[in-house]
Formats: sequence, C-alpha cells, structure tokens
Amino acid sequence: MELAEAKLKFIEAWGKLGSEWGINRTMAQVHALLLVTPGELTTEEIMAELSISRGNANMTLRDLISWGLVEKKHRAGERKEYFYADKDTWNIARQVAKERRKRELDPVLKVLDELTKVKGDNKDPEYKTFNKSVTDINKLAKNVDKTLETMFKAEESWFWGSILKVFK
Amino acid sequence: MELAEAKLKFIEAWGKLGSEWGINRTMAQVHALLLVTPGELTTEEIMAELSISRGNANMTLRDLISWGLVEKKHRAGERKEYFYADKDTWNIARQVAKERRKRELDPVLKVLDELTKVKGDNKDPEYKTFNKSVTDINKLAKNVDKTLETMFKAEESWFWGSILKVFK
DNA sequence: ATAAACTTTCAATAAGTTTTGAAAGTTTAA
DNA sequence: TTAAACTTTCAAAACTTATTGAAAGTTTAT
Repeated sequence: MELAEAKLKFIEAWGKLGSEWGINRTMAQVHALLLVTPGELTTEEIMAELSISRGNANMTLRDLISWGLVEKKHRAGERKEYFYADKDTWNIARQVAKERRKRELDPVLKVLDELTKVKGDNKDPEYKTFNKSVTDINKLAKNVDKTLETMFKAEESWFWGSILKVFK
Repeated sequence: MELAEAKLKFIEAWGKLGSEWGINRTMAQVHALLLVTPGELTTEEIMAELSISRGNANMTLRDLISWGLVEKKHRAGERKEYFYADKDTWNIARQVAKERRKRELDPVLKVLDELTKVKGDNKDPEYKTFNKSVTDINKLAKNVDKTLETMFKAEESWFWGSILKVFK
C-alpha cells in the first residue's frame, strides 16, 4: 500500500471510530490528519486535504484546541496560523478521557448521588429495585472515576505495566 | 424527592449519557426503565411509560436483546410478551463493553494492523510520522483490548480489587 | 488611516438519524 | 379455517446535528 493511500485509510478509520463514540467525524479526521503530518498545517491546507469548508475547518480546529489536542503556532513575520497536534498517544488518550469525564461522567455522577439519597420503604419492590440499580451503578461509576483519576496522573509505562501485571 | 420523579430523572440521565456515547437515546431510556422496574413490562407498558410508538418500542427492544441486556419472557397461557432487564451492573458493563469491542474496536484494530505494515523510508519525515503515530495508537488499542479481555472473564470484586489495589 | 491578509461568525441548508403509524405478518385458540 | 391478539416492518415525516459560504471582524504593515 502507498503512503498516501494509507494516510487516507487512517483518517477514514479514525473518523468512523470517533463518530461511533460520539465525537464529530470531521473533528476526528482533522485530528488524524494532523497526527500523520510532520510539522504544521494551515487552515487552507486542512480545507484542501479533507475537502471541507473554511467555517467547518475553523470551528473544528477551535474544538480540537479546546480539547487540548491541537495547538496554534505562530511563525515570525507571517500572518497565517499554523496548527499542529501533540503526537504522544498517551497524552491524547488522557486528554480525551479527561474532557469526556468533565463533560459527561461528572454530571451523571452528580445525578446518581442525588438519586441514591431518595428515601423509601424497602418493603416496596418498586423502591427496592430502583434503589439497588441506582446504588450499584453509582458504585461502578465511582470506580471508573477513580481509575481515570489515577490514569491522569500516571506515566504510560507505569499504568500499563501495573494493569497488565495484575491481569496475567 | 418522590420515587416517580426520581425514576424519570434516572431515565433522562441515562438517555443523555447514552446519546453522548453513541447509543440511541431511546434505547438507553428503555433500558433504564427496565432497570428500575421489578419484574417484567409489556410493549404496551413501555410505550405508555415513555410515550413512544409501537414501532420504536419494538425495534428498541430487539436492539436491547441483541446487545444481551434484555430478555423476552413468556407467561404460560398468555399471548403477550414480557421484557425484563438483567439488573447486575457488572454484567451490563461487561456486555456493553463486549458488544462495542466487537462492533467498533475490532474493525479499527484490523485496519491499524494493516497500516503498521506499510513500508517506507525512515528518512522520509512523512513516512516516519505516519508510522510512529499508527504504531503507537496500535499499541495503545491492543492494551485496551487485553484489559477488556480480562474484564470479560473477571468477577467484579476481583477486577476492581486488583485495579484499585495497584492504584493506591 | 488604509487596505491587504487572514480569522471568525452564523443563518441557511444539507446530511444523517430517529420516530411514527399504518399495513403486513404471525401465532393461537376455538 | 377463521379471526382475534399480538408482533414486525418500513416508507415517510420529524427531529437533530453538521456543514457551507458569504459577510463581518481582526490584525498587521505601510
């Protein structure tokens, strides 16, 4: 397979995975493009490479920057802005996990905490079932939360070393 | 808070989380409804409770069954079909992880494996960057895959015990 | 101050996804 | 076999989300 073809396949696969996990397809594709690009790209280049509009490119790049995955670079004496992606996979994974926890897991944990406090009669099967499900899910979610917290602080090698050692 | 209100909040929160993670909102809501319901519900009851159409209820229930989260029950002498959800949170988490791995992670791993095999000149920055990114992501994805594999086989208490022990 | 070079915004539109509901299909009991 | 009770299907409609592109805004050099 040729390099150019391989790049396209990578961009496509990454875009598809993103969209299946609730991340805008274009955002994932722009990110993929920057990941396989040495150095930086301008908005124009990204627009051309992926055949997307100026508006779309601009908004997607802002999103990627707000997710902490991409940075703007400024070259002395030039007006254009250059974009480049952090290529460290472990940082990327951490960054994505961090953002999604903040945006999605945290609010759910708040609701679950509130719902575990709802009082009722344990003789009532309606209440009992509700309470058990909510409490169990809350516990699971909190464990996930703790593990993510550890992951944020950890070095990649230490993290996987620890996990894979335990699971052998 | 009242039980009825709490149930609605739970159904809403679960639906929202689902949609943010690429799971149809209605599917997550029906699942949530069954989770807080002792015993079984009929299609009619689910339609009424969530104000959804017969077609929607039917398709969503089939999906939930194909995900292994819900089962049909048959009561002797009755024509109606009853649906109930497995209430074991650990089973649910495993089941969801299993399905998503099969549907989404596996195909990406296949593409990544193929892309890591693309040959090129390591003096070429284009090739070098492509190869490094793809190889790194492939490694990470394989580690995730291994961890999921362990999770599928494990008991909940053992799994979290091991993870949380390591991370203390 | 001006104008060229570039970035950002956002209303309109397109694309994608979910939902409906009526019709077709199936099963069961008599 | 018939018909009532129930389930399934799927084309059309509603809804949601993503994208465009032209206009407005900003920055920089002169």
